[in-house]
Amino acid sequence: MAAKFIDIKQHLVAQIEQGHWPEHHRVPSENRLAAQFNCSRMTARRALTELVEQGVLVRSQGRGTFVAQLKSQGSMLNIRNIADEVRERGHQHQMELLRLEVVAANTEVAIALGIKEGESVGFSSLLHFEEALPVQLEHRYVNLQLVPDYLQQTFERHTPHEYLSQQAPLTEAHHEVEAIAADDALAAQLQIAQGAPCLRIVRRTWSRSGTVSFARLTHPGSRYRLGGHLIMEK
Amino acid sequence: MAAKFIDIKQHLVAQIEQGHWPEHHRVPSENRLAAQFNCSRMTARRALTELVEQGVLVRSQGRGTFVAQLKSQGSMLNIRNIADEVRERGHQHQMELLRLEVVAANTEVAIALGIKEGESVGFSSLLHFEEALPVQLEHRYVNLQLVPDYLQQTFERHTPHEYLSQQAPLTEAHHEVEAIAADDALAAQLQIAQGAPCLRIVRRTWSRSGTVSFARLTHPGSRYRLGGHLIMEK
DNA sequence: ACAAACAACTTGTATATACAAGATGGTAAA
DNA sequence: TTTACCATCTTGTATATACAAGTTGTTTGT
Repeated sequence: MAAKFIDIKQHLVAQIEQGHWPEHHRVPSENRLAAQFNCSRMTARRALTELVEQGVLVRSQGRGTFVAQLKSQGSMLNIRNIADEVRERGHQHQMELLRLEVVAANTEVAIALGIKEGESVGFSSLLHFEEALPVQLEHRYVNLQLVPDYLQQTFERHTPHEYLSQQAPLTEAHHEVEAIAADDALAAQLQIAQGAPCLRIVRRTWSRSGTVSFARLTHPGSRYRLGGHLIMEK
Repeated sequence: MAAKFIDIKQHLVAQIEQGHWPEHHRVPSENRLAAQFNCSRMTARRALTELVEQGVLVRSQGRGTFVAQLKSQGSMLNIRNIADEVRERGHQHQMELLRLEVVAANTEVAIALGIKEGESVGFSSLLHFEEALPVQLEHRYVNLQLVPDYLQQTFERHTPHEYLSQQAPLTEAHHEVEAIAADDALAAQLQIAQGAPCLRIVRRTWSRSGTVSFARLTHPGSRYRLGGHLIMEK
């Protein structure tokens, strides 16, 4: 036998799905539901609370509980660790460490990392290979106050992303994706033609203690498709 | 003054963040927490339950409650309706309907929509403008069995995406993003140079009854950045 | 040595109750 | 008419209690 609060949830969802309760419709109060289902208010409350967490209902103190708007847009796309991605395709992943040094933060980096311009930040530049072909050029700026040992890493076994995830658990990230044309340097490194389209992902990651790193991940457009992942809710 | 269950949550999170409790560490039971914080078991329980929902803890009946594994990757990027996006920037959004007709599904479209090759599908082609500049060329194939009136629309006020969302509430979507070079036709329509990099999003959307539509959304790389949205959880 | 039973602990569900706090509408006073 | 107050409804927080049900280790009986 299912728990009582589940019965109530199902009843509420049924009303919405069958169209009896449109968006913004006011649903019965906790006390009404308790009377209706012959249960205590706390049990009715649990049903409502869980549906609020699921985004089915919205509620506000003093006013009542209402059917939520259908979440229409707001789709999500999965962005992954390139090494995992390559390995998941059954291919070999390799990295080549190009640079690993201290640099002074320019304006863009300073803003992204939330530090002062000119301060020291860790910089790494890596080329990721899928089998023998370059698939990603990774330029990364790291907040050395939060990750002081970043420059002592070798990045032979683990990617910077893997190392950082381990050091300072990431709590949030921000991505932007753009299409750019390869300039001379980029074309040479990615082994593509000058002017060829590239997919660039700009990623900022936070941990609880602050902004950890700021990375530019550049992929040859011809060899890389981003993401493809599911969305919305059930 | 903060609520009591919040104090308990903060205390628990603090232990984890400060490294006192590693992954899989067993946290105090509901009764122990209740004694420790001089509150009822249900209040301690609420703190634990909410942290379970947030993925900070895991618990199992009879055994106890434990610190969860850190959720490492799995970041998400927001993909939006272009019209909303433009309006949100405070700019004017306009559309130009280029084509709206029945076509026979080729192999790619048939697979994407889950129908037979050669079957009739709705096809629309629209150009979206931000102020006076093209920002998106939308090519869309629609499953006419699910949305029979698609071709009777005018798409003057509402975008195809808005119309479809209204007709058949979307339950899921799948996206892929790639960088491509503009060919002659694309360059002309988007008013960019031939060979210029473009960001292309391939989107499939489902409703409960099946695959609704398959769209190719192509943006000039110079005028468009995708998404930029937050991730993981707080 | 083995298995069954049990005790002790855990989380899960449910009830009854109390008061706090936000929202709303009506009523009475200015 | 406008303002102030109040009753009443809502959700939010908290407590005390009870029993169900899963897990684990110990004890007991064979």
